[in-house]
Amino acid sequence: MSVRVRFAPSPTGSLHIGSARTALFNWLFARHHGGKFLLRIEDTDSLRSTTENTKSIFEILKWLKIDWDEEPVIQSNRLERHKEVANNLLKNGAAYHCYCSQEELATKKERAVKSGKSYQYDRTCRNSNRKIDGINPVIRLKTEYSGNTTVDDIVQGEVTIHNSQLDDLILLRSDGTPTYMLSVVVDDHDMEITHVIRGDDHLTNTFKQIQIYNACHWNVPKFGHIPLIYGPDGAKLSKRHGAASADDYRDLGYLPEALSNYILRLGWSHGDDEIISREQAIEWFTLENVGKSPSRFDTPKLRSLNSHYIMEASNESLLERTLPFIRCEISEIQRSRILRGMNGIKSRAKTVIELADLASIYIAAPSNFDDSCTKYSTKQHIELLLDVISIIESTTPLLEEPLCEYVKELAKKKNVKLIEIAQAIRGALCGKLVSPSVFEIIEILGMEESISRIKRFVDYFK
RNA sequence: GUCUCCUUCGUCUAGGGGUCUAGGACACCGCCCUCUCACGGCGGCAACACGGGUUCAAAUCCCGUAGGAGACGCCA
Repeated sequence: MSVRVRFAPSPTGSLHIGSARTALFNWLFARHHGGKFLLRIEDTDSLRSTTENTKSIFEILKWLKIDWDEEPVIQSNRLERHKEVANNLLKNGAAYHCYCSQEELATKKERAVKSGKSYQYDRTCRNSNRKIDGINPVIRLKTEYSGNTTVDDIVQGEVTIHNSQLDDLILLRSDGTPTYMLSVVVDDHDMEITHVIRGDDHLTNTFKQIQIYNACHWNVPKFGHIPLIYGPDGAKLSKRHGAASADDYRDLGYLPEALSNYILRLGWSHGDDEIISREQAIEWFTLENVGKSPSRFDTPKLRSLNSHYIMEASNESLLERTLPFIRCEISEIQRSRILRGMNGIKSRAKTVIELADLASIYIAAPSNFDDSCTKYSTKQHIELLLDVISIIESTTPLLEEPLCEYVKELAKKKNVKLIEIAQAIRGALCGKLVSPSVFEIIEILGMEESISRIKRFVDYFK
């Protein structure tokens, strides 16, 4: 039987980074086994689900290069099927109507908690077979309460619980809508899912779901529960930590290659390998290599990976990715300057935002000069800059190498260190003392623009 | 509270009884390169949660303890 897995997000927000990893693991598992990767949108919580969220989930998955086979299943379209299954269970005695009111149950629960006991539905209606007119009953499953249930989880290993831990879960609410527990089981069965790979917050749900599978006499799929991702402080990763969704990281200037490499290595490993291509990931991925312990999200490592993928990317593709982060319209000449300067800035940027920031030197003259520049604005520096202007004017073609040589000669002649001249030029060209090589910048900006920027600096500090 | 799971450098991890004076990566620190900052190169710091077993031998197996996490909804 060929592998069929699914990723089943609820469109109640943007895609959490942990969910993105679940999607990636499912996708890799499917591709590794030559199986199918399906999508199911669990939108039955109509209050919180939106089509915008669904759209953004599709988009971010595409951005991460996670593609799916077959049409996505929209869970809300399957209500009738879910009801049908619940009613069948009712008919053959595997489920029953429960008339207990929510108030009644809340009281019982409160009492249990107060006396320090764990709460479970007490099966009043199952035992009494009561029927109360004027109340819409829920449908509950008759769960097995003796013996054990064991899940042979691919990631977690064998996990066993006593059936006495389970209570008679609700299949259909009093308004006739199915619960999550029912819907997942029915959908996974109908979609012929062979392996359910999801976050380990679902591990205990699995035992309940197995009861539903058994009641329906359906085959139980294999399960793999992967650990969650936590923030640096060990708490569940959330907005509180700054960024928690894949969209957040995209907007922060991370490359999809870097993000997916990072989340792949979070909780999964292949020996000492760190940089892993998609092809290698598909070849190497197995659930057995997923660790059982939860892991913490570490932004510095993501940044390092991102810088690696920035270095690896072609200058053209980097330019395309940088453009959306540049606020203003840019001309053809600015565009070609950025492209020529890309080699110089890509090693200095860890995110695309930083790339855009560095690229600004090729877009416009500095709007102001950093305080640090004043150190290189003394009378002597100004004189040196005037000499540099002459050098620029007389260097044809205006190339980095000869320019550098001539300025070095100037430094020797004037008996100053090269750094004194270079930093003054840098301040003039960029408005700050950190940038790529100043001679490279001059070559790219050309004579006119370079001299104009230096003159502005000279005038400003004269 | 009940049930379930987890615990190797700060972080992600390698490790399947002897090859572990515990390896790699990120971060951090030093040095080199150097027109600044990066990149790159070289080097350094740094961990088997604790306590008992089993064994000739334990990071590796077993049992406790402590700490952490998750689940206990007419949410998904």
